[in-house]
Amino acid sequence: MAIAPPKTRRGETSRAAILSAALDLFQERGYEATTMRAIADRAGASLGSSYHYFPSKEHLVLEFYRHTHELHAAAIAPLLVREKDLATRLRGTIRAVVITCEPFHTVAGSIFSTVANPASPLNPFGGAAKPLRDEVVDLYSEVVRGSDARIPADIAEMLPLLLWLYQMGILYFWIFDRSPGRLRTLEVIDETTDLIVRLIGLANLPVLRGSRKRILGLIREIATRP
Amino acid sequence: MAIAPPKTRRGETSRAAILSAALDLFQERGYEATTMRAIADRAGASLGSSYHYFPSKEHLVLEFYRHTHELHAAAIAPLLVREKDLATRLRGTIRAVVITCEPFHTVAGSIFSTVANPASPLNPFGGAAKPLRDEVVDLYSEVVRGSDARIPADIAEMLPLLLWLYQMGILYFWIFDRSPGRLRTLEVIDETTDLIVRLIGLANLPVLRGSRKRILGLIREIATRP
DNA sequence: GCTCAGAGTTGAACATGTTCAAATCCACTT
DNA sequence: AAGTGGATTTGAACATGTTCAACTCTGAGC
Repeated sequence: MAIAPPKTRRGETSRAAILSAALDLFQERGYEATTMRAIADRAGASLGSSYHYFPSKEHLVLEFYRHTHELHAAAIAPLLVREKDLATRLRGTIRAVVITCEPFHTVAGSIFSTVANPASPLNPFGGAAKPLRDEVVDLYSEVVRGSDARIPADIAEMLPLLLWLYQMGILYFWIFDRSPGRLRTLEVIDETTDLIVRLIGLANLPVLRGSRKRILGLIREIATRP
Repeated sequence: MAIAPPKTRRGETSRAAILSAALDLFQERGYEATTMRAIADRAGASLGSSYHYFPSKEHLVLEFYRHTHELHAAAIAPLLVREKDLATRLRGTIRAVVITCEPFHTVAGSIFSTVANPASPLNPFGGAAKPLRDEVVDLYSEVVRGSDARIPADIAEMLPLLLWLYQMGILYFWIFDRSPGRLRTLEVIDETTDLIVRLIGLANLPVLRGSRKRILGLIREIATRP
């Protein structure tokens, strides 16, 4: 099931050409409109060769994901070094997600639905995509850890995972967003990141202790059980 | 785009046979494993005939959805008449969802991902599936309205939509649930319905007024704008 | 009973993701 | 130089969703 790594220099070249052709075409024409034959053609390879390196069209999408994740991580690195305010860090991180993904807006819909399929190897809730998901969750750990916000331990434990989920929600909203410059998404990001930080602050209220414990317990239970 | 209605009795018979064959096969073999040719075969029709009544395989899923929705609505009707406690009504309604859908558990994953695709006519956020979504939201309006809970007007306005979203979340969890008797899902339902009702109660706390207004305003904004 | 327009039916043809057995290449050994 | 084994490449073949032009059926009007 894993992607077969090339064993020779020639193989590396082929694999790279196929992947690069796929990324280009996905971006140019969208996921569905890009055929495996077109990918092979542009890469100067044959159809069978593509399948030698990537078990399926979906696996090419996984690489696509990895690619945008790396762009995103690089884009926010300076922010995470410089800024200490949690709301600002969070807002900047999520804004960077949609800005990074903007060139792929037309592709995003079908990719999202491909990935949402539990039967897909790309499903982030348990498949070949798990390592990549962990990387994203780690990134949100860093967003939280590097801030000067004082967050109760039980919340801090679960927050990165919740923020990853939140990012998925924002991306799904963004997919539907037809507003010029994707302004609505940016507005929603500003409002929700602010709200999230505010709610974290409120979670210490004595009246909310009980519900907070229950909610976090539930999330932990769901996240950690196989 | 709409499904062509049959104009003659013969047409009605054909359409019904095709739909019934599709529902059976989806349930027996799952969505992907069911081919349009197999549907046509079992219905005693030809491939082309199937496409005469249903523009695509996905549109057959829409009917499948309508079918389970009707089962669900019928299943909870007595509860909604008899019971007044909101938590109980909610718990019963959501439990009935997963119980009604249980025979289709193997199909559910691929259907869910098909439906999640924004490009799909079945996407509940704006396509051919809108009327059906509205029916489900109405059902949750009834769950809320028929209860003896006193709910602030601004929350009551948005609650049915949120409960519909909540139902989607539970269904997605249920798709992954491999526990015997789907017990984990039922546990999560019990815990979350109770939490939801409790949180509604807490929403009147003065400290939460501000956030509550902002959250509801945001949801309203998102839900009502095109 | 005949005609005919429109509804319904048909299956071949097409596009595309995927599989696979055979052919080819190449670095290394002898 | 010849041989060898694994890596790589190839394209035909297959399965399946979808399209479409041609065909058949049916019932209303005469």
